[in-house]
Amino acid sequence: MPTTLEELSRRLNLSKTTISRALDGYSDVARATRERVVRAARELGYVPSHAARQLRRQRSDAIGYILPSHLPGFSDPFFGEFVAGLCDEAAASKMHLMISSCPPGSPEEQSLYHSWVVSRQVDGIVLNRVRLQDWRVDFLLQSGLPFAALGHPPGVAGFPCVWVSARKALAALIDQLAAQGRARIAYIGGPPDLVVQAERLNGYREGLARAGLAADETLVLAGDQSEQGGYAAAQILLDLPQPPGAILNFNDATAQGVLRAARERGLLVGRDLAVAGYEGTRESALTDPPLTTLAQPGYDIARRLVRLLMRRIHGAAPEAESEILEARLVLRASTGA
Amino acid sequence: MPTTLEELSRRLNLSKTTISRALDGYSDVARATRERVVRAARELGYVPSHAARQLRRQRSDAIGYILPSHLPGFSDPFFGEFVAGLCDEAAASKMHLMISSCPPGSPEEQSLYHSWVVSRQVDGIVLNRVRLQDWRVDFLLQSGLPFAALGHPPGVAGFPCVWVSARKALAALIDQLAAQGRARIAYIGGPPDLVVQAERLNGYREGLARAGLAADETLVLAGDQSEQGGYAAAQILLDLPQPPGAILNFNDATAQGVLRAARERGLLVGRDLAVAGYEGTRESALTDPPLTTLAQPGYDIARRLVRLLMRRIHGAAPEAESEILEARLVLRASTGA
DNA sequence: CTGAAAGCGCTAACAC
DNA sequence: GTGTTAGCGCTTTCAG
Repeated sequence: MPTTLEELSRRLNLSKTTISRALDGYSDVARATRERVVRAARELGYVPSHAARQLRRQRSDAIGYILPSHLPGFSDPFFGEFVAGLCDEAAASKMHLMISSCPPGSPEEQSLYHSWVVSRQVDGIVLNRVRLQDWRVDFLLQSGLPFAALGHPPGVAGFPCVWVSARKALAALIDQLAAQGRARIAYIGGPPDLVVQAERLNGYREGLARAGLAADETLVLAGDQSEQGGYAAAQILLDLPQPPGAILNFNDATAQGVLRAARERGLLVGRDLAVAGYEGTRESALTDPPLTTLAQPGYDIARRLVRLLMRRIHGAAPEAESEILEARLVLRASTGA
Repeated sequence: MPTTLEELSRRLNLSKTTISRALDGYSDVARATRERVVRAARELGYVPSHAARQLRRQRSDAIGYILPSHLPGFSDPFFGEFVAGLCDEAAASKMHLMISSCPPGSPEEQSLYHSWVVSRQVDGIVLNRVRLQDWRVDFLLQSGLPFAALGHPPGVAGFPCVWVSARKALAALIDQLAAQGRARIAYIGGPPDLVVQAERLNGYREGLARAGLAADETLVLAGDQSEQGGYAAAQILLDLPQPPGAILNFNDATAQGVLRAARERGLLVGRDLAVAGYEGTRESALTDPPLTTLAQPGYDIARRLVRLLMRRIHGAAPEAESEILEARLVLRASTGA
């Protein structure tokens, strides 16, 4: 049985009140008393009951993150970095981190968010992969629970965001491909309901326009952020009467699928075909050939999200205070670097 | 403000007791009453307060995992898979998952485990990277909190384990390397305090003996499970007057460092030098050349650990009930497949 | 500076 | 079948 305040109180002949205040560092406790209390607490290994404290204070000192997992076993390499960042920053903020997983848009997702919110199991939530019509955002806004989101444009929203802009990097990449004489540049996107998918697609179109290249809608396909999806889409593109000279992708996994399709056809990637990914996970440096990618640092982003969230939890202004990062263009051999 | 039992009770003119029991599915509640209660609860979006329930029932319905992170930002690809497995299986068991991170062996680690245990914030803990002298094991055993461990030999211990044996796979690999005429086989290990490091090193030595190869202690080096550590150790090995013809490694990251060192020297891996990793993460298939590895499925292992832990939490016998898996030898070009 | 008392929201004995 | 009662362990007025 863990030591309770009650027990300390008997041992020290002090009221629970005094002990509680001594341990919480209130100033209205005699120096000597405080020291006595602190020592006894340490000796008995006293740690306040999380549940009791939570019940009384009506907060949990925990933040939550629900991983959108498309399949059980789904493990995006970005996720590892992201969670590591959440862990480290939560620990630095002396918060607990609760994690769960469920398929995006599923009924489980609804009940999970709902129960976390109304049972006040977490003081705030980190959201990522925000969708165009995302009930989670409406629900959280209306519930009043603090949250911070990755993959939602900052501004009007009323909640803090981290937003990674790919415009500049995409434009630079497309310019470079155009300079190599590649006029037909394809794009294999992600799930169409993701906000970032729309953003990246726009970046792609803008980049083409800026570079004076014609937009050809047959060169725009939807992937599913998996290697398999990239492979399947690449087959279609490479079977075209006029196949593209470059394929941009929603993420690195998709690009890996493209590499496989190209390899199977004996195409030399970097020369016959340029391929680029997005994310910049460790894997992107390992592919054959190494993958040009638009890097977005998952670990760092996660830490920023937690910091923004913490400010909100501690009552920061309701105006959204957001951070905008630029995706960093990493040129490697897959685009003929 | 979330709805409370009190409120439901007033609305329905029923006691809190009855409502509580109706919702928890006790049998001694009239059918009609139950339906009335359930409907009202749904309409008002009632969810029991986690804190209150936890305080009263003296359990948290949560399991914990503390990631041993050597550096902030540390992100092992194995970790992503592992956490995804913990998430999915915890969700399937209707448990919450609490995650934190801290450097192994640090004072923070002690206070973190201590506070989780005595404040009963979690009903059980998943442990990995068990060390030879691991105070966590002693502490948890003595505290009586259920836990399950990866990387500890099962048996006498008194707690459930998942243990991945590398003996057979290592022996098979060494036989094959020997058959290629590679007599000098090196091993770059992991942190010497890890139980699995000792196991893998033994497997290596046994494999050499079985294959009739001489053991040469100058060929055994310590890495630190990082790419950099592998690179540094490989430099030493390749500078030897009689450099090895094969280098086995503690994990895939270490092996990646070896590949880099070999590449820099113009060695053709697979022919001039055989290299093998351990873990079998996605990355191992992407290296140049693709890495022969001893695969240990992180996602699956994590799910097993949670299942073992759940049985223990639900009062399974104190005798350890463990699972032993075999690492699977995945032959790829880095050993000349 | 310290203590008494109330109560956070729930569950589990124990009556009726 | 249902209600009454008594806490779980803590923090927080409010008095002294």
